[in-house]
Amino acid sequence: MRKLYPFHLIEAKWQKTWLDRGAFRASDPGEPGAEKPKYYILDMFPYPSGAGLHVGHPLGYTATDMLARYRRMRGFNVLHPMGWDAFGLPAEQHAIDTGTHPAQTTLKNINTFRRQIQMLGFSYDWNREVDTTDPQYYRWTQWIFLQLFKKGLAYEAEVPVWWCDGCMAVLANEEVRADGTCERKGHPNVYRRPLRQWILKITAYAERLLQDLELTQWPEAIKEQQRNWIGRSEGATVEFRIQNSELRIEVFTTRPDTLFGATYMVLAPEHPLVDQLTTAAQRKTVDAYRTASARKSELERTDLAKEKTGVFTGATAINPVNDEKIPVWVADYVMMGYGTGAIMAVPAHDARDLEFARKFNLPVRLVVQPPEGGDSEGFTGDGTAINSGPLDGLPTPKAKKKITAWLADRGLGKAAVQFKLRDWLFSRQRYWGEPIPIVHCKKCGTVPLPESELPLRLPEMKDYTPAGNAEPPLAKAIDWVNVKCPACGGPATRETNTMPQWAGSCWYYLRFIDPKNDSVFVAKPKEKYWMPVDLYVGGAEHAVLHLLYSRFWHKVLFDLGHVSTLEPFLKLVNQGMILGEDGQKMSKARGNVINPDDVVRGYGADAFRLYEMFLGPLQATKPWSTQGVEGTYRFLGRVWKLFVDEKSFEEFEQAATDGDAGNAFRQIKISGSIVERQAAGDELRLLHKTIRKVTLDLESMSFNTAISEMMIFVNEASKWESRPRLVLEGFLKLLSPFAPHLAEELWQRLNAGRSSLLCSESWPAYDESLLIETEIEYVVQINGKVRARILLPADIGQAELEKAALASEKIQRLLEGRSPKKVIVVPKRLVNIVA
RNA sequence: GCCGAUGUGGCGGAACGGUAUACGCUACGGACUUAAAAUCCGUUGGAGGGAAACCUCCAUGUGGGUUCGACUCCCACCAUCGGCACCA
Repeated sequence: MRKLYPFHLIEAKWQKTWLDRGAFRASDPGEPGAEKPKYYILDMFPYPSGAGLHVGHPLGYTATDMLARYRRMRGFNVLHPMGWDAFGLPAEQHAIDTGTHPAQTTLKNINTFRRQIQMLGFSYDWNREVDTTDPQYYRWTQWIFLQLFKKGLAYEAEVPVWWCDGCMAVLANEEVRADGTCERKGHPNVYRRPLRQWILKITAYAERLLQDLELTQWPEAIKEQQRNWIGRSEGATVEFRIQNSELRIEVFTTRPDTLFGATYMVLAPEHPLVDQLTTAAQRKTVDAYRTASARKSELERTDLAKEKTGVFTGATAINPVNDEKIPVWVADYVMMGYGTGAIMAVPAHDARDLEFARKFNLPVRLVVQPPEGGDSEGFTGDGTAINSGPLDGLPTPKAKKKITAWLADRGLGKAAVQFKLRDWLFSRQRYWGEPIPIVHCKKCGTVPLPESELPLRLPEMKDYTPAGNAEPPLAKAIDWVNVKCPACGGPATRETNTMPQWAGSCWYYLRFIDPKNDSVFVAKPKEKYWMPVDLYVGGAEHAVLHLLYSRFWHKVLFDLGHVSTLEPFLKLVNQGMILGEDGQKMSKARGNVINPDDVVRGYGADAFRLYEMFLGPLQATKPWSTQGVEGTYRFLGRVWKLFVDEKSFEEFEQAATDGDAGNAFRQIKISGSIVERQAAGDELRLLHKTIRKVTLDLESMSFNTAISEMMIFVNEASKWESRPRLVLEGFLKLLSPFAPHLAEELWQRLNAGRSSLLCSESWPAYDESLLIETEIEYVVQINGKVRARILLPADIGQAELEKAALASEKIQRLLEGRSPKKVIVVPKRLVNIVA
């Protein structure tokens, strides 16, 4: 197929030139260029999968590249790096299947990704590339782990963890889907089993992770998701005595004001007190129930459609507010993992308790009067306390306060805050992850590796299969496992768990600042200069986990004095998804995957970039259309035609088919229609209108409308018989962030011999005074409906405008002599006649 | 169930409370061509009227409201998508 312009030659040429000339190197403090204001613009770095890039990946990368190029032209010192989040299961799975070392697979995949990303002309500073699997990188991941450990934020515990039969590995809570399958591969058999695990105390930061969301400029939706995940609730803990026993049951409730309505209690099946409370008569029933629920998958336990189950323990508790005797039940609708694992049940004002009470015929006592009358039973909102002794008549918030104070005075309870957020299960029984730098010694216990021994490298292995008894593969590397205890020198063993994939991505944005430093993970002056990340762009699928984990690490590093900002990412934008042409999610199975290589081969990187952004708002999910790419490609073809002498281009094409492309390419001439002359008023107005729109749209990340405005410019300018050089030059600057290769090529040709790069030119300013039109088409409405359009001078006075509108022939006819009740005049726009 | 987002032509989408449908795609017509492709020019929300320039009415998920004027603001509802889900 004939190419509209020789993008293949142009793109290769400029990619090489930019790289050779270090056009996108960010200047560190002390270097020339660092006196400029800094701007740190970051993409979520990819996991380099074997499948290579698909068109969804570059969506965010294209947006950030356009902004990075724009910021540079605006005089910023821009840090725009790229790297690889390269630990992960697929490479390890591949190793198990084929014996290929995961590092080899990873290297190969990284090379593919890098090539594909580079062919799109992104302005990354490749000197700063990082790879989380590089020992020089994970050395510092391990170092940060040691800081967490020393601060008491990393601990070991024997905990029931999610075990996936398919992955032969433990999963984090967050990796188990609600339907009980694993998030990674969709394996069905995920169940709990107790195992020794490393856990990070993220809950210690729950409050700050919640509060400091206020410091960020993130989409409200993402903040809300994090808030929900952290799940802070205020309430009280209350202690219930057990009749004829010294035992106490502590519950957490957000509604202490309903204490008078508590008609029974429920313990989670795993609650430690169940054994001691259960009476001899009930023991058999209770034990059977507990065994049954232990076998249940979370899916079965949390299935809302399912009927509530439970059994009576035989024990009786005493309600501290009225000494009433209430039965204690065991039921699996109460979770051991939240609050105290025990509740007071107030069936009148809690849907779950009500359902349970109805099923087991437990009493329901109304203690809250809804504000607007209505059904009291099942009412869960705020109202007025009734049947509650001293609380009667108090509105819910006051009743909560009063009863909480009352309980606190008597030592029966106190105000409390609970979070849904759980501690972070940090170990994995896998090979391809960062080794946890810990040694287990019989004498000294858990001993951190001295920092001088980092990185603790992964041992070479032949067999990557997990032992299957939950022993990680590293346990098989006997020589590696057996070490001397760093503390006492006695025999000891290394930790064989590795870190989860999240670890490396928790802090990579800091390493980009100082990627080659081998004495510290990031030098303080550099960190202070570059942080925070000004703009972070990535997929919404990381709304909670990655963003929460890295915020957590960042805060720990802040507390230890290693970083200077409370939050890592100032502004966050989530790019949408690109669907296949059929409107379905792209997947191999559906066969609707678009490969960027094919698109670039057919239309060039510039058309690809432009199309990705022209498709619609960055945040939206939208379907791919190859015909749409042709649209932006044609646009670039028109730009080429605007600048280039057609005859010499045809000669080039002829020569290219004869095999002398290189020389003929150089012979392509600039169009004779481009002349050195003063621009006329309407030419200047068009240029400045375009500058204005493109500038404002880049600021608001409205790439699609910026591109549409440039299309309007080209459509107009193509009609000009002679084209003032300066106007076209101004346009090239605007085009530069969007279609950088073509713009750079035309820039060079427009001023033959010029050696400066367009991408380091300064962004053009627009002059408002040039935008003023002399004449405006005013709209005349009658009762809000457009009835006429009249052309009038732009500087017409309001009174004159009104007069002209009323005088217009058509309006006169439509008014039929009625006199207007009111006339609204909007300067420069319209006149609305109310008749 | 709860939280969040989104509903505008055949399609992707534009529109500070002020000319709805910019820009692009598709489709159709024309030019160029032996022909096709590519390219260029024109038409393209719907309905009706007119020989024509044009004119009239209806349309931004549905129903109300505020306003001289609503895609935009308010209330209720419907649909689709995403997230969470017995969190006491």
